[in-house]
Amino acid sequence: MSAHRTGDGHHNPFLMRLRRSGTIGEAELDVLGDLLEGRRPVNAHTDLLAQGARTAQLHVLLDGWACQYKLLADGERQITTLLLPGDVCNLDGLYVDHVNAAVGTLSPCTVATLDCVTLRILARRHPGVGRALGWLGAVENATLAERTISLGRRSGRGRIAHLLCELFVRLAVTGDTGENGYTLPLIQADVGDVLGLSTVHTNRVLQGLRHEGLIVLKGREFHIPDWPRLCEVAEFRPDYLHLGEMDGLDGARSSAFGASPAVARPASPGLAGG
Amino acid sequence: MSAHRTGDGHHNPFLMRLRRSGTIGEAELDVLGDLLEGRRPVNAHTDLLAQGARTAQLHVLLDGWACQYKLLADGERQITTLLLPGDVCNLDGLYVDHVNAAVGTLSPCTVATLDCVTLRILARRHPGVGRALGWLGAVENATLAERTISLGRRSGRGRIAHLLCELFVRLAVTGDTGENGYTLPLIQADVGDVLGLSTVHTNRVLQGLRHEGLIVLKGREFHIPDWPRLCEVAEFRPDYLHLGEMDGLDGARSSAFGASPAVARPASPGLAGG
DNA sequence: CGCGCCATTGATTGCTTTCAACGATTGTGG
DNA sequence: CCACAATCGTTGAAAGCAATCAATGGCGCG
Repeated sequence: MSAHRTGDGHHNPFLMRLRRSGTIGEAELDVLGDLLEGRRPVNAHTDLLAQGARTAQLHVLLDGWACQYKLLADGERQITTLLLPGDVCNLDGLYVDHVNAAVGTLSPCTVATLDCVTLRILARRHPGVGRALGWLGAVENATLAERTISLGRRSGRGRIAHLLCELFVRLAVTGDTGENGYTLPLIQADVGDVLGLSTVHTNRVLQGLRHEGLIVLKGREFHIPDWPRLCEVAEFRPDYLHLGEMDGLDGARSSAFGASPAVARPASPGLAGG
Repeated sequence: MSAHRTGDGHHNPFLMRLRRSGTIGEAELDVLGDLLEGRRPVNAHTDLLAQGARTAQLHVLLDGWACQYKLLADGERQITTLLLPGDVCNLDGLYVDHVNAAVGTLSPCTVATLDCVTLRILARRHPGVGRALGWLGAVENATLAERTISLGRRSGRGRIAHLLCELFVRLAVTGDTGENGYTLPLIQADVGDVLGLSTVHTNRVLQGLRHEGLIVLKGREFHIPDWPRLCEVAEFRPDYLHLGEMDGLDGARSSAFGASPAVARPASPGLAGG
């Protein structure tokens, strides 16, 4: 009986995410959850960790969106990792003493910390814990690699479409999605800084996708009318997120095109046949 | 006394690299070295692992250069990770059953394998082993993040300069560098596929750097006349590679600009002062 | 000697950036 | 209730970096 999803103040996206590793037991998850300390709210646009900072704790994002980023000499910002509810802000902190990128919030957040020493001890007693953390790192790595592919070889349109797909799947793990969409707290400048695009171009690409009917974006509310079609445009294949068969979300099964949560409610007719 | 650098057929770049984690003992390194099996030569331009392949072993590159890559629908290739002597081709294999990118050689290589199950058992007995592997993953992650920054916000010139700097430092760890340079087995198309540039543009940028006197590249032999200046152009700071103080290379100390191995022999006068 | 691979070069096209301005929205204080 | 500032989204025009297309030269090898 997992309680990590109940509403009794025990909703823990971090544990929900870890469970997806498939190599950690409920008992181990509970112990891990008890190790979370110093739960606190953080304002939007606030640095949790400065670049090169030293820390002996893992910072876990329990709510809100954050990012890892670096500033270049000319003042430009590049976001290297988008952090969603349940993500660890500095997973490398387990193995390296200085974080190499700054971590900042993009929306109001709730964070907690996990002591590295304690965690290492726990991992020795419970191999499943260490393995789940390793899995987390592997997924982070794969996500970064996929971003590299976007920045290296995809057009602005492809990059944005791909990011929007990825976010849907990642958010779905912790139940932070709606019907066929989610709340996107990012401003267009943030999206540009993730994908290596200018704000202006980001704006134009988003409008293009809107006019094509591929996305619906009003204010912060984002919807995907036709998931398979957006995936096709994005060349999005969720394999790299290693989420298994994507069951346990809405009971959605894998689709012909690729494991897809939204496919549970094919909202629009005329799905693009492969 | 570490024997991993002697010439008695015991040169093992994998162990040399692991040692840099600073959290693994010589005894543990020896045990780990004994676990390497099936050492074999592999031709250039050969896939070691197909995309989505399943494997229960870590593939360790003992000599030569390889890469992780994906092919896009339009036939374009994006290399996500460059693998140098001593690197693990599929580190994520420890935590995930299907690799998400293909692994292919770029030059003639020597590879060996490490059984994941055996490795996990070893790691339980020797925490230093697990930690060193985690460190390896953290560095890989940071490298990927730095690449993201290049692709997202740096010009072609900056990207290539940065890559050339990174390769020098990474190669220096295993002693695969010469005076102030190294052998670059990549063809220009490979470099372009790493950095998201076309072959033609890669060529022009390289020529530009040559004409500026920033690099010397004749055939496969690459030299850096003025390391600090190239670092400056690249905005290269080796922090993210987490190699400590870069001692033990040529006895070089950290320079004012950043830890730099080549600075041991400041080959050219008139270093660009910050 | 001819083929194949690779580096190089020129010309053209175009996606994206940059610059600049304006409209929309929100929150605040008078 | 309205003025006002600040943030964010949108639009137009111009400039630029890099891609694409096409072709040539160099070099190693069978």
